Amino acid sequence: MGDKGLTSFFENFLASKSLFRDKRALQSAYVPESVKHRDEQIQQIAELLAPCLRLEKPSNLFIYGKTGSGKTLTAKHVTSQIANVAGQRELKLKIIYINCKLKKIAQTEYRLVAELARAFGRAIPPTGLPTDEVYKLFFDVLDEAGVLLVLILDEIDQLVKKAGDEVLYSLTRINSELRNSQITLIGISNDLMFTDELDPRVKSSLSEEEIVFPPYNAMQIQEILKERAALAFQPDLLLTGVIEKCAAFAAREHGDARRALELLRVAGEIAEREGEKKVDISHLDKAEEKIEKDRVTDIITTQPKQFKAVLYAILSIKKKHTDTIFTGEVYDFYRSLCVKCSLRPLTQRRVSDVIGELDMLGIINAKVISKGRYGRTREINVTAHISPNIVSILEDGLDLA
DNA sequence: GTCAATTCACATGAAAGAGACCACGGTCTAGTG
DNA sequence: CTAGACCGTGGTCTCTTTCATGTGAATTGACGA
Repeated sequence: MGDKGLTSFFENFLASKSLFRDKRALQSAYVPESVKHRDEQIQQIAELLAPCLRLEKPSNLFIYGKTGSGKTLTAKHVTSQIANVAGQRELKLKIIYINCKLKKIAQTEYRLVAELARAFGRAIPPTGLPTDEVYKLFFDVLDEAGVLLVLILDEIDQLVKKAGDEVLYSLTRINSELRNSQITLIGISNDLMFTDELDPRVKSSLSEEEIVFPPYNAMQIQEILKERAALAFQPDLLLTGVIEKCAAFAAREHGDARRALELLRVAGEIAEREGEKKVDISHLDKAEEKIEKDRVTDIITTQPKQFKAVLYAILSIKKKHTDTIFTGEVYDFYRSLCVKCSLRPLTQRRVSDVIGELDMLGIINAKVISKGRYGRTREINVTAHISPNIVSILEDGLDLA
């Protein structure tokens, strides 16, 4: 495509009307005016948090529910309403939302507390200070501010997994040491078994109240999709059946509304790129494929070299034969691979963990099995759809020809 | 044939080290009046 | 005299190694019928 062609391409692009009216309505960060099908939960949360408008400390709250069941959305919705009311009355109420999944912000005790202190306008260096020093700094600003703090920790299981539960213990205990301020914790988790692994002291104080979010059913997802689609797309451009199918996809995956919305958005983008005027079911199929492919590619490109090597070993073995793959075989292949691309080989212990992490990422499926007399190992299967494209990414990353 | 003991090939845990990054306080150095 | 460069110390964080312990069922071998 020459310069001229490119220019006309851009002009065409501008001339053609976008299928979207407001794409943001389909993005996961979007908070709609009203939250559908969550009236009961909204009511419960509102009742629990209402005391904070009288500056009385509400109970700590724990929210469970599968991904895409509207936990975060509902929590944000209710708290922002409260913040509005509090704002009008000029109440000393502060609400902080932190997503513990974000690596840079809150995957360690230090960073979480530092982030909190930052929210009160105290600059904390990213590293270098002793942790208790940071706690002290945070105490001081918080107490000085004299506010009622509602702290929402989203995906709190991630935090505990990485940093242990002392953080939560410290946070729940802070209250007894503060004079002018108080903290209420709201933990959000999609792991239902999460609290079982907690220190009993933390468990009892954190889950003073619990709310469970059931997954959406197909009808509810349909309604949500319809509402958002009306905002996001130009009128009348979704063919019948698109929303229904989209909802059906998502309902199959434990009612994940976020996924349904993403599916719809990507389908729209694909249709737009293909120059179609309408979105039909074929776009949905393509969208599903694209999302999966992007996810895998994204994960793989961002993993460190050793992960790539291990994954490459697994894929190579799989290509060689179709029998089930075991850890030992992977490790042997991995060692020889390391020699080839002059990589310092890791110990088997570490590779075992790497395999476990790849499993967590959903790229492979590694089940621990016992082969009786012949030991215990992981049975490894490749679950993700691996395109040749991905293999070449791996080869590039490992400097293999 | 039955049942407990054995055994394998790792899984899983805990602790500790290496190396990168950073803040802080003290010391040194060069520039200034 | 002072601002800035430089250094050592002590801290976090991530990835990794080392050492230790755990584990589930096929296999083995003793035992009794």
